[in-house]
Amino acid sequence: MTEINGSDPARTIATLWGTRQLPRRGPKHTLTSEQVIAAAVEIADGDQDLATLSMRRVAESLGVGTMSLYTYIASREELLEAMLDKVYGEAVRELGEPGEHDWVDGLREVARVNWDLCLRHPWLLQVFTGRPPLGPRSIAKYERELAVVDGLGLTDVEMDSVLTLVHDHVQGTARRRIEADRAIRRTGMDDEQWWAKAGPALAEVFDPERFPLAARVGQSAGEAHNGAHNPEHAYAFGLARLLEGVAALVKTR
Amino acid sequence: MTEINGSDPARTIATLWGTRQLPRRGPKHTLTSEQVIAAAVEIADGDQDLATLSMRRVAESLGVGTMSLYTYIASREELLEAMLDKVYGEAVRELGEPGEHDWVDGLREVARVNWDLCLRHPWLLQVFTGRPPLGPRSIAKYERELAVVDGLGLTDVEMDSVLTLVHDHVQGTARRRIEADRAIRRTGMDDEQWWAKAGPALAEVFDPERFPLAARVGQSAGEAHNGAHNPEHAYAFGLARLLEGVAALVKTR
DNA sequence: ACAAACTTCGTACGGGTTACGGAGTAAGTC
DNA sequence: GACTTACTCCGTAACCCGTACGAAGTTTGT
Repeated sequence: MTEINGSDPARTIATLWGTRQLPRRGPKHTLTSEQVIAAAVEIADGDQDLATLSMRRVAESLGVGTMSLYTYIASREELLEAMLDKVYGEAVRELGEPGEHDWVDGLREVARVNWDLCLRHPWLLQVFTGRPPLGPRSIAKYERELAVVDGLGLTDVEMDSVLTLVHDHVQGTARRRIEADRAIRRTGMDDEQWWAKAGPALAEVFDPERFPLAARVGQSAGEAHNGAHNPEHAYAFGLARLLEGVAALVKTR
Repeated sequence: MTEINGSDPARTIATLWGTRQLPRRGPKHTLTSEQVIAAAVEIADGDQDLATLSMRRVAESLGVGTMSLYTYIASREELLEAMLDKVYGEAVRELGEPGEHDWVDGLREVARVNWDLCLRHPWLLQVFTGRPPLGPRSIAKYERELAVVDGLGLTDVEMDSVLTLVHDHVQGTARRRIEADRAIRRTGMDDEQWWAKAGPALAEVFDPERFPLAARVGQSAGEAHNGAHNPEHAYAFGLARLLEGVAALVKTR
């Protein structure tokens, strides 16, 4: 009666909510799943990347054999989902109790908290979330965020859609910001050094007459912020537009 | 005088623009970089995933040894960037000549074309883009998209920001859509089967009184579209809001 | 004719996840 | 108190990955 696939939603849910009862028999456990998850988060935060988070390294940091981890966690994938849920707890705490602001400021706060969370744990956006995360803190976060758009006359589906819209914007801009940082670390070149190499090479093949707008706007954007794109600016600009769009909808109710 | 890091922007640009002159001496080449790139795209399209795209498989599909690929391409990373640029060509073709629509319909078209592109090549969103892609088709796409928001009285930086906003929205919703599909493939369970397992387990730990909004909205959203989230709906809803927000900005000019 | 430059590709290194099974340990049972 | 059973821990190994290195063979320039 083995699971065909490693992913057993019921087992994962039990792990996330802490209701998986550990076996009574056998040697004492030297660890808990919480310890494994915490160690993994620490490593991922340090690396700012998931790619280099291996089971071996997690085990080493805890002073156990690699395979011992699988006593506490079903698979690497389940571990990642648990890590996600753990750090979502930070967002829940930061958001605190609802009801102080109007909804616009509320959404601004939601955006800000999610942005900060992404930058604090850049690996977060690399976690595969093909299925909705059903951990306690993921749900608590959703609950708290829904409170911001409750009572505006929106339908349930619209409430969900508005939050999705804000999340996508934050994640999109945060992703750009994070990947830019990663590019610097991985290549060992900052933007200036990189352009010093890419610029001349591009100049040899790029014809400004064929791409007049790209040439002009690319240059302007590059000068305004230093670097090709400025994610912080994209974040603020986009959020402003987006809130105006939502306001227009709310006004019709 | 070796490159410290595998990534040499100048070499990559030459590969992308086809200006890298192949050596005259030595045996005849059995391949071209275009062939390697095309083979890789074909495999990635088939898998709908980058994770399983290995150099070995690309080589096998071309009937050559793995290491022979490195004659035509500097690294896997450069290959990915070239693949990106190749499929961006499709978007350029689909967008055609500018100037038929007003800017709102223009942006709608930009969004639609990018959405279609993402769904046709789901691996696209997995390509690391820490640095701006500087291939000929990437730039052509940017040029064509800029034309949509040119002449509205926006500053250069604003024009760029508006496009970024649209792109982020499309990519965010497309990503959700793609990851949902991948979840089905990877677990071998469709949403219904998955909920049949997750639902009861969640019911055991989830207290609707603690999370009233999440319970209500989650159910409504799940019933409205079937499945927890409906990316198509999120796409259309978000785009509508976002265009209204941009319209408000344009009106001030 | 010969040297130089080049392509091809087998091998190997260091990395990854995780299946399997043996050894040791603690709880339940009689 | 002894035995069975269920469990943890973890070494080993199977099977992936990207790519550095260098030997062998091929073509060009001189």
